[in-house]
Formats: sequence, structure tokens, C-alpha cells
Amino acid sequence: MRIELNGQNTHIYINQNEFNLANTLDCGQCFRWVKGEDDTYTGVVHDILIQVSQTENEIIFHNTLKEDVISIWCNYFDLDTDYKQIHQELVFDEPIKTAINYAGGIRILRQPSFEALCSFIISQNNNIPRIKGCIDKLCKKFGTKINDEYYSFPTPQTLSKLEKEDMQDLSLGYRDEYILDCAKKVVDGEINLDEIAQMDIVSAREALRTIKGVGPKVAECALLFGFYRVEAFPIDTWIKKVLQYYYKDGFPQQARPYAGIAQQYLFHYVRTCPDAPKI
DNA sequence: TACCAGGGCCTTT
DNA sequence: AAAGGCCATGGT
Repeated sequence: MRIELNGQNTHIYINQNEFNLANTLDCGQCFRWVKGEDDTYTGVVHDILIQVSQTENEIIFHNTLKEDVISIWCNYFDLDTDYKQIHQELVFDEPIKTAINYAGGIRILRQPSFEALCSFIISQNNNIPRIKGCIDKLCKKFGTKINDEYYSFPTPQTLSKLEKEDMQDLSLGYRDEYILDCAKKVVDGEINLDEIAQMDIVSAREALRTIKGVGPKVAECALLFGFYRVEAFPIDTWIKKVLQYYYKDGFPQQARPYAGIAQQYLFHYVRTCPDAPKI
């Protein structure tokens, strides 16, 4: 993978079918990236503001040093993983193949675990545009200001000190107390995110489920998107329909090691492809 | 107006 | 163990 500083920007030369920025950021695995003019995306990861765009043959990290691309962004966008090999393991299955052909180049982001965990607690019985609004308000009110528009995701320490009344105008609904419980458990050590990252998936799942508002589905999302457990398999209302429609005899065993990646392709496909079966 | 959205909790069988 | 009502909120 060739990485070069080009003026103020750093470029990574990679084909769009190996990594697709828009598909990766718009497929429902993250909620905070903002699409600007000419398909440029701006986001905050940890406390770092970054602007990224893509042409057919390169990813462009705006105003970014080569060393930061190597040490931060290659990891976040999972660019060091060989997805060609993963795709080869998955395309034996027709629905997955169709989904990949529809919107290829999706990579599972290595998101900060606390942010992903909270985000998917908020996601329950909620829709994506509204989830984005909730998280945006949460960051603007309790995160650290980066500039006029962009804020970091709040720390567990900040959130743990709040009362439900402080969260009234975030429109979280009944989920506000779940966020408080999550933050408090992280701060008092009852939940240790670093330890969960090292656990086997069964123990990790069990630990996450002790947080109020974290059931089977949210736990799988946290594992997949917050801890990069690509074998985790979240079943939401969309995937439930996919399983009924395509996989009456169960999800194929051969796809299990990358079930989370397959799931993300299928999720994005059935939600957004006009030609996808109405199920 | 009812139903839905990347569900989970609590109570009742 | 399984089923069903309820939980806030905004969009369609």
C-alpha cells in the first residue's frame, strides 16, 4: 500500500473496490461522520478532527501528516486487513455476493469502544437519522469542543456525573438511564473495556450484557463495531427479515468467521438498494 | 391515526 | 422458558 504526502494532504493509493469510503461510512456502522460537498467526509475520532475524501484510485486525508495516516487512520479504517481474502470466503453465498456487488469496499471500522457501545445503546428501537441526531446532541452538549461544529464523544467520567434531567433535551427517551448506567459501570470499574477487548467472545458478551439496556442485539453490535469482533452477528429487524427470506435453513456455517462483515453488507443492501426484495 | 425504527425490561403465564 | 405489554421520540 503506497502512502505519500502530497502538499498538505496524505494520499493512500488503493482501488475503490478494495475500500469504499462512502459505503463504509454510510452503511450504518457509525453515526457521526458528516458528508460535505464533493463527497468529502468530516469526522472526529477520539479527539482528532479529520477530513477524508476518495477518488477512484486514492484516499485523501486532508491536512494530515503521513505518520498520522500510518499510526492512526490505517488502523481506524482497517486498511491493513486483507479484505480480498475475506470476500473470497464469503462470495460462495449468493445473497452476500449480491450485496457486495451492490455496495462493495465496506470495511469494519475500529471505532472507540465506549462510543460504539453508547451509540448502539441509543440505537435500540430507534431509526438511523434519529440516532444520528441524538448522538450529535450528546456530543455537542457533553463532549469537548474541537471547533464550532465538531465535538468529541463525551468521556465516561463526564457522563457518569450526570442526572437524567441533564439529558432531557437530548431526546434519548427512556435510553437516557441506560447511558448513565453504562458510564457509571465503566467509571467504577465494574465494566473494564480494555479487559473486555481481551476476553473470549462469550465472556465479553456476558460482561456487556450486565449493562442496563444492553441485550443480545446491542451486545453483538458493541462487539462487532466497538471491539472488532468480526464473527459477532447482530440481528436487528432488517437482518431478521433477511434470515427469514434467504436463510430458512440457518446462516451458512462457512460464513460464520466473518458473519459480522457479511451481516453489514446484507444490512446495507436490504435497507438501501432499490432492487432489493421488499421483505 | 397508526405504525415503524439496528430492542430490552419487566411481568405474567 | 416463552410470550406480551410497555417503554420515549420523531418520521412516514
